[in-house]
Amino acid sequence: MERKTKQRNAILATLAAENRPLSTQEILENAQKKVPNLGIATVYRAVREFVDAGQITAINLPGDPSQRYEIKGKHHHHHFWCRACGKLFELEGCSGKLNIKTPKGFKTELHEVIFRGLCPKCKT
Amino acid sequence: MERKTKQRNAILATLAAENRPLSTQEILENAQKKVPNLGIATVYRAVREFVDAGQITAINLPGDPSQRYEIKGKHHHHHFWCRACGKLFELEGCSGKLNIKTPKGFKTELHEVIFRGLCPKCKT
DNA sequence: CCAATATTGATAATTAATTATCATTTATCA
DNA sequence: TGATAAATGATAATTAATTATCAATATTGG
Repeated sequence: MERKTKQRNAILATLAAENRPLSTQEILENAQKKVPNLGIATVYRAVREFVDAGQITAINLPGDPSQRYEIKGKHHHHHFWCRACGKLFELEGCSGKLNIKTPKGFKTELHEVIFRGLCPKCKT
Repeated sequence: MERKTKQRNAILATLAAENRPLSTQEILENAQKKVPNLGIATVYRAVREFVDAGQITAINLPGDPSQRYEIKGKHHHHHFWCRACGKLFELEGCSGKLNIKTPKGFKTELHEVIFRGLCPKCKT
């Protein structure tokens, strides 16, 4: 990643503009508004490089093999995953501690919480 | 699933004996102690049938495309996933409510929590 | 016990996300 | 501006879990 290109600018700007993790397809579709003939291979290459460079983070969901990406450096948070449209949303306010205890002997390093249900648009 | 076979008995007994979700490979290895030349295809077929029959449930983990299975009907609980050995463990005691609020307009239907870290065996 | 057929085991096929390839285009710097 | 090499876009290849295929085996009801 040695040169500035409009493709990479558009991809990073897309991620910065949305306050939720985006799939590679979502990135492609949004960034194509700025760079119409952007290809999916460039999206994959760019997100890999941004991840390596520490600028974005990959988000994985249980049962979904595709990756989503969000800007790195946000405070601790979790996500809401709409079962209808498949979009992922950011949720505020996890204290960092959950009222679930791990038994003696286990060393917890992190926790992930995923809420599932319907987003406002799909609920109506 | 119309006939009783030693293969399916061994597979279900394996899942019942462990109090944690098992991958198809773990099921295969454990059940082979009872049915030595058990094949992986039979494991896949059996778990699919047990899921359809409502006897077991598939568990998915973020970033791991392979499925794990546990006996259905347990009370609400979550899991601990060891990053070293990859084994999944059952955790007691989720109140069902977390101290994370979803914004207005979202309808939460369920939540999943995954703890990651080291299990007792891998910690030492 | 026997016939009918469900099940098994070995392995080929599938599937979907991601990565590699390569000719063409483009950013950068002298 | 022009040379150089990085980046792009189209698409082929890869990868790993799961499913399908099919001949051989085993269960079950009579």
